[in-house]
Amino acid sequence: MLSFVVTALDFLHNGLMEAHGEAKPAAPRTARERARAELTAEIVEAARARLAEGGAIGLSLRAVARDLGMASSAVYRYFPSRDALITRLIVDGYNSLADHCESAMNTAGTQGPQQWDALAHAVRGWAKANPHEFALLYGTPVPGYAAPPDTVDPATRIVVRFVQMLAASRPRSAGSAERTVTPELAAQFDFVGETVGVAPDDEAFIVGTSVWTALFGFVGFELFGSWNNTFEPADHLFSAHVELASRLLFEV
Amino acid sequence: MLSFVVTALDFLHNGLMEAHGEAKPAAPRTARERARAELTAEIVEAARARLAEGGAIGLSLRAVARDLGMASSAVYRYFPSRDALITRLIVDGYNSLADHCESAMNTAGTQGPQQWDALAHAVRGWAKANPHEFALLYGTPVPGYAAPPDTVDPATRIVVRFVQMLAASRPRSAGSAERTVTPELAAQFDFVGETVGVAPDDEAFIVGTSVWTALFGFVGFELFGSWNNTFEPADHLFSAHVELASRLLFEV
DNA sequence: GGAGTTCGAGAGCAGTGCTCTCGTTTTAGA
DNA sequence: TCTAAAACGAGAGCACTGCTCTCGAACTCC
Repeated sequence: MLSFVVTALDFLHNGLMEAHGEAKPAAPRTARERARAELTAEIVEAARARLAEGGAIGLSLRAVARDLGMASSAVYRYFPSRDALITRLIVDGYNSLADHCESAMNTAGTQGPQQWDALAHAVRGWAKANPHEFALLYGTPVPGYAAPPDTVDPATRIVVRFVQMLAASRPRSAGSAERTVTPELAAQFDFVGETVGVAPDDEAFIVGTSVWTALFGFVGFELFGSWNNTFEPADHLFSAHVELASRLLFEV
Repeated sequence: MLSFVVTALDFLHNGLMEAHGEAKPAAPRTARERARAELTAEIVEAARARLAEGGAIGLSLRAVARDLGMASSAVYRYFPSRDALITRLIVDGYNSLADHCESAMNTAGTQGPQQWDALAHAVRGWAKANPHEFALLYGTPVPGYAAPPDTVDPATRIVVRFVQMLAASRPRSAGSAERTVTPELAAQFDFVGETVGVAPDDEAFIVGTSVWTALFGFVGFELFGSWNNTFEPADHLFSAHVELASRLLFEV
């Protein structure tokens, strides 16, 4: 179980490109390759279905094999381990969430508040539509888990977009180099900024990260039942939170 | 696995009172009762040790039994199911967290900002000291899980304290009955207020819940690795967040 | 002291992830 | 086109899990 990283990597380097198939040089040519691609997709699909109704904890490789009418050992020809299959679902989940959010932001107004509103509601909407997938992405990880490198990029897509939005509204004043945070924090902010390619203001960075944690904390509380249905439906509270965050983000 | 609620309840009504033994009429008298109480405690202790180093996913009843040198079936004399044992750990965890936070708040200054600072750092400190326990309390729940009634009270302790702190600093103005939020949200706030016995201002309630989700979202991100060590160590960012929250909470 | 309850240990069932073997199918090279 | 090599599916098997049942021993209470 803990050989997650090792076992997952060789798989990912081979069979993951079908999801976003632009980097793949050519479509599967031989019959065997065609069948392999198809069966891989079927396995993922069946696994996703099981995930949707049982959660990650109940996702059994044998059950997936049973659903597909094949021997459990045959699945191992396509995914070296259960963890590898789950990693695939994680990557797909991050991409699905990012697609959903980007689409929402692209159809919304270009102003900061509109972008933020679209993003926040998109995150919550996706999470409520795919609760188990959200739990898989942002819930309790496997102990000793280190995110496989291939999951990092998809996971980062959405936060990159958020930081870009932040920088667009509140760029760091180009003039002076004086920072308003501790040097350690400034270095961390710089690292993020360099990675993303933009540089929000220090204060905007603090507000942004705080609002980000609040957003995912909210969705987590709502989905995982930590609120004991006190705020059910939570739409009104969520809207109030989004509004408050909007003021903090954009009313300087 | 999904018979959680049913199986856990009868257990909880019987064997849970040892944790906070005030309601218990008398200490165990007969040798058998003594042995039972002792062995129950030993099982919980062994389970907690396994939880601390393997997480809830790797907490195996058989392994706990092995650690104690007893047959796995014997454990079922004390806990009707693995879920019941985990529920016990959850209840203890909530109480441990609440104890930790209350102690921190009681030794801190009585001013709102000081109370908040103590609470926030206490939550994070406890979570970092007991990451798997925190994950058990606030991470992904079992699908279809409905919090057993006996876990609700311990879970509520800490938020009650927070709401009391909120109301102490920003009580709802007694004069007029005009609310600043939607009727639905006002009703939910009222319900919380009645449960706790105090009534914070509407705006304080919004800020409070938002700050609360941000706090637990932060800790979750930090613990579950969702940040990919971008903010490691996260102390500076956390302090900045706490400070920002403090301004929102107390600078009206 | 004896009836009745509680307990610990062991076997057993169904399920899991994963490995290995074995015969079949498909591919690739001569 | 034929053949060696690679890929594949199915099945048995191992070690593990939660949980149930039975059976003899220990203990409680009358």
